[in-house]
Amino acid sequence: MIPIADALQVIKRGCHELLLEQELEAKLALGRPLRVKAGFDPTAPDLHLGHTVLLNKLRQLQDLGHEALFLIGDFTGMIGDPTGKSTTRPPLTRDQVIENARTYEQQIFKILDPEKTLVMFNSSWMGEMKAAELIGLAARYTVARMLERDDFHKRYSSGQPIAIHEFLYPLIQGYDSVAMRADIELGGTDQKFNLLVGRELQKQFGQTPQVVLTMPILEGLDGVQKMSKSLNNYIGINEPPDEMFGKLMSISDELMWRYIELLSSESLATIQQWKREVEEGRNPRDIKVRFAQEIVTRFHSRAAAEKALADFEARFRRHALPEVMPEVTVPAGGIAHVLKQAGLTASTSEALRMIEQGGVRINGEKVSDKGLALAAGQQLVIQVGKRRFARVTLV
RNA sequence: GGAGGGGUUCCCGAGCGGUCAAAGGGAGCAGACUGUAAAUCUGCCGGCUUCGCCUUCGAAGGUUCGAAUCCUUCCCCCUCCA
Repeated sequence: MIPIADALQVIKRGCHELLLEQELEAKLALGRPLRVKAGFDPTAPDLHLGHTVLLNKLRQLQDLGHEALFLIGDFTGMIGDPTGKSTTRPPLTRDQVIENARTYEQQIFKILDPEKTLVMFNSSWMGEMKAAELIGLAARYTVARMLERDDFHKRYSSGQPIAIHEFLYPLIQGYDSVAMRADIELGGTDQKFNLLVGRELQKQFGQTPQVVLTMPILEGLDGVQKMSKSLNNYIGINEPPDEMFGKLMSISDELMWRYIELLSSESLATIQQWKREVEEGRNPRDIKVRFAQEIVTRFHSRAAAEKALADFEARFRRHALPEVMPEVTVPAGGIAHVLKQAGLTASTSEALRMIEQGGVRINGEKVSDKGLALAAGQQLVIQVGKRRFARVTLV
């Protein structure tokens, strides 16, 4: 076992808040592997870099000898979405949940140590709970305290609806900690409230409350909103190397530092050094390339990262065509229809607009004729904008 | 249960009988610029068999030559009172 002070330092790196540090020290002093809980939604098995901020921390804890309890919130997921924003999700079936869990496992073990990971489902205890018990659980927390949660508070005071079941979410999440006997729970900063409910409930159930460790939320590619699949500003960990590399390169210079801070495993000293160099005139692009390669290497391989860089330079610096592009076969006809059929534009109207704006190229030649007819029997490379390409066979 | 306010295109939000595919902003997309970007500027931003036509303003009916705008019923949301 490494000294407590050193362990603490590892645990605290990059974290947003640790509640309470003394309690963590006491737990570490027990000398046994701690049970570290982290909960995930069962509906979104497409993990992205935002999730990895948390997973990396879990991994670090595993490396310190602790046990990761990877909780899939299948019960909570079956009820619906607490943010109330999106349209109510259709309830997941048992099979879907199991399927999603499998997809999770495929992805998380790119980061986590399978030997020290326990995958759990909260339906295994929540599914058994009787209505009376649930009401009993609800009795342990008050509406006023619920309204302390920032988003509830805002929605309530600005006249947005809050359904009763949304109040049950923090309670159930908190109860999960009781059922799992969690020593530590990890979550994003937006989870702080829920994590604290867990502490409260554990106390009421006679357990030592869990230590709460919150990690910063990674912004998406837009640099403003949090990275999420539904906002389509994410980089998925299963994305092909070129895609991943390109997306990382497209973030702004300012946002780049945030990503490096939260995702890179370079030492803090090195990162400071880079910042200094950029201030002194080094092209931030160089740093970004290096960082993007680190990430691609992590999820793919060194070779893939090299190749992604080479392709990227060819494509954007020298405006060459990408080596791989979708191949489609569509009926011959007017250019606008071909674009739509090939999936390069969402509608023929959009296709016409793109042509008007000079965004369409065939074999590198800009198309200016909206009525251009494409004859059958040829294969063309069609490009829309900078990013959309397809090798189109006309029949 | 009662009283009032409200539901507009991806989001916010104007419009309140014709000039409305619907102001403005955001997001998104294209072009220019660049270091790939960001910022900035320009344009686009419902669909189609695209110089014209079709479908949209919570839903369904109705009035009218003509409705997002008026009327009826219904659904949903919010606030206050009980």
